[in-house]
Amino acid sequence: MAQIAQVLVDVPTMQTNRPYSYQIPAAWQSQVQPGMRVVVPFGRGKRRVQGFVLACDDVTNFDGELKPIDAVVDLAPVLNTEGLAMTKWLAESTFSFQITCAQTMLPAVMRAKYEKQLRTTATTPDEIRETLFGGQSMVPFDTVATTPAIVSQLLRLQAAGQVDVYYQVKNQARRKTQTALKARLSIPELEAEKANVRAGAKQQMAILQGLITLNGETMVQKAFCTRFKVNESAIRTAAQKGWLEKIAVEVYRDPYASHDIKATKALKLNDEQQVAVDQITASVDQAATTTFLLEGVTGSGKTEVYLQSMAAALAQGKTALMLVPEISLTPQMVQRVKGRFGKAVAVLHSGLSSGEKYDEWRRIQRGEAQVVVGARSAVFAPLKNIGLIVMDEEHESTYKQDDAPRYHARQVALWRSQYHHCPVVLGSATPSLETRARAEKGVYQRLLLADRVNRRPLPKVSIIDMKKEMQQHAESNFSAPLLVALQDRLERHEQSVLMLNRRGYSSFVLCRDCGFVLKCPNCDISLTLHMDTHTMKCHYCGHEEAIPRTCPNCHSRQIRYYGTGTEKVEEELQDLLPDATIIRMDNDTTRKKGAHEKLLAKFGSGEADILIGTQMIAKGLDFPNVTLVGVLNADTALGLPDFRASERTFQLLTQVSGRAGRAEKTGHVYIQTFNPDHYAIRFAQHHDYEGFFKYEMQMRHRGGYPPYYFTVQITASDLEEAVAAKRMYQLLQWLRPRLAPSTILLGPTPKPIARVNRRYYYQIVIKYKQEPNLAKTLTTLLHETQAQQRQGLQIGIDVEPLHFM
DNA sequence: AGCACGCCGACT
DNA sequence: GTCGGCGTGCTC
Repeated sequence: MAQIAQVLVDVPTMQTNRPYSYQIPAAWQSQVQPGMRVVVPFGRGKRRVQGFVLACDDVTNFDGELKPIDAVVDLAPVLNTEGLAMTKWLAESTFSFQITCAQTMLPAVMRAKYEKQLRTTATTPDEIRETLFGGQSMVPFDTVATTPAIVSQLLRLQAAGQVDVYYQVKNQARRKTQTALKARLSIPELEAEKANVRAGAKQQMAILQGLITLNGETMVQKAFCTRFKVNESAIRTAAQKGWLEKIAVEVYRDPYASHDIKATKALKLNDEQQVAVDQITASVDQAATTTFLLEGVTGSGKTEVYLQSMAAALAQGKTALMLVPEISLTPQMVQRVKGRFGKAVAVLHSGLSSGEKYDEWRRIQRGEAQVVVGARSAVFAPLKNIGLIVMDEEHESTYKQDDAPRYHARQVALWRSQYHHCPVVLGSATPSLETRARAEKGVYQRLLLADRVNRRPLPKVSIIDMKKEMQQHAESNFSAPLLVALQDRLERHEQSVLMLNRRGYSSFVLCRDCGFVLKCPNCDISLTLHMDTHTMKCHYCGHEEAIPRTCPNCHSRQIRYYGTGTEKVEEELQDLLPDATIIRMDNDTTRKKGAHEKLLAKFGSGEADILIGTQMIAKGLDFPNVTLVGVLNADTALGLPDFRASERTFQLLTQVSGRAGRAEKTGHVYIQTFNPDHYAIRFAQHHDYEGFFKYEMQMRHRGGYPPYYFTVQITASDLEEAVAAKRMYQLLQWLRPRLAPSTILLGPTPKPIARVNRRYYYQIVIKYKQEPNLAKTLTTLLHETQAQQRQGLQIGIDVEPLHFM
């Protein structure tokens, strides 16, 4: 029987990033297991924190006196053996704290909330009870300790034992319950009771008969009332008579309870799809850790391949995990999977409430769901015995988490594939260069779906040179050919989709007299105009201020809006086409829960002619009546200082083009650009992924970028620009001799947006081919910089970053 | 992170 | 002389 627990405490620092030994009180020794959460005292004061039991032992190498565990939070481990191993691996490979990783893998509600409380003791003077406690026996520390004088008074009182400090570790997870009924009497007793029922008391009689029918089972009260046609007050009477008892039973919050989901059957596959399914299924059957790249243009039926391959895993008694980008986790997508696998499906995405996420997670953990569909963090879903992992749109950058732990879901999927001995399918119409290159080398097995289902031709793509357009016409967001095409669709009662590329683009306020641009006081970035709230907002720190009427610099009234926001485009288009009904979809109109879904449904039902939106409309929507797609500004992202700019532009254009003409009608795509000859745009025009891949690989080779090199980004930020810069130069000197001569160090450079939230950012990029000492060097770096963390200098490490800005 | 300990300047 | 400012080290 283990007496000592190795506990990972909830204190995310470098110094505490290791297990601490605690004594397990005798009463709990048979109960405590690795993977459970516990509450432990930590530090010299009375601080209590949550922790994860990593291991149970009889020995410890700590030679002080062990403190005992305070409380056990879970009845069963929340992290199983795999989860614990994954925590360790994730922490090491992303240079993050283990505790942060453990928490990332679990639903947010399982993270403890801490409240420092002040409690009265037996010797608390009455006067203090009145003044500080207001008659209460416990008050939150912060509401009382408002001034330094009170704090020191409290310290004195505490030393004298007249008040007590108490750390409350709160579990936020709440289980939803429903009232259920259970008979208290045996069936013969219930039968006997029938004789005592007054004539005409129909409901009482019905209740007795109902309880007999239940035969000792419990039933949810609501269901009981409906089934036996009784009302709640009759139940109350019956309970008073002692016939039945009301008990609370746990119910799952079902995010899709209100959705009417129709069962779908497996579709007939074409030859290419069949080959793909056969290959994947063979790997599933053999429990091979093959990674497939399923490459197929939009409309080539990748989803059907996923679904049938997953069905093969289920047929083996195994489970299946399907990852999709957040944005394409549309109701249509969920319905398709739920329609195929029914109740076996659990869904995890940001649109769910925290309670719903918790409940879906527990269904998975208890083995009640065998199929999981979800966004990035669903890759940690506690499925056992995984038979197949699918990652749709594998090139999407939302699979990479932007803050610690900076993991890529693809890496986690591959790790789990090794653990479970199962294949992984990476699907995309435009695979990331890294993935496609691995398929080229034979590391991944490539499966190609070249044909669109039903042999539908790809849409015609026209490129419009906006430089010429600007010379010929007045300044407008709409070129003449696009406008003509829009007009034409209106007349034919067909629908159009317009995309405004928002990346690196926004509407700002500029003074025409002095050129002043309103900037965020905290960040080096222009404020964006938001007409819905009538404010100027900073997209980085959230700073908000009123729209100026006169120029803050020269007091001129010639202050005007510049740039292109979706609102402004919508306005302009409405002027140009007064008869058109337009729906706008952007961050502002879709912020409310379910708004996204509603707007799409509205457009899908034909209530509008034109849908204007940002990147979010590029994926997942599939409306047969859309025959025109316009990209208003294809190249705003091309100018960004990031070597992936071309790749992103190509992917986005290809993806949005796929929205046109998915049914009987052929589609047409118009791409407006100032760089009509750029290769990313040219290859997108011809739907030529292979051409783009080959060309871009040459560019990457020449520049020494991934996939030819691995990259690590080190960022330092400080309130003082000079401190961040100086520290980075020192860091460069420190790193150079520790790394291989062939390794390239870039920087330090100020980040393209050098100041965010009052902090200045500098970065160093490490490019390497082989660097066996890298992990050790970076870990040392983190340990050595922890002292400076106190002084406000923050160091961050991002392995294989996706954004270099 | 959060706390105690420890060492310096401004007060009773 | 003491109170309280912040810099430093430790938490099983």
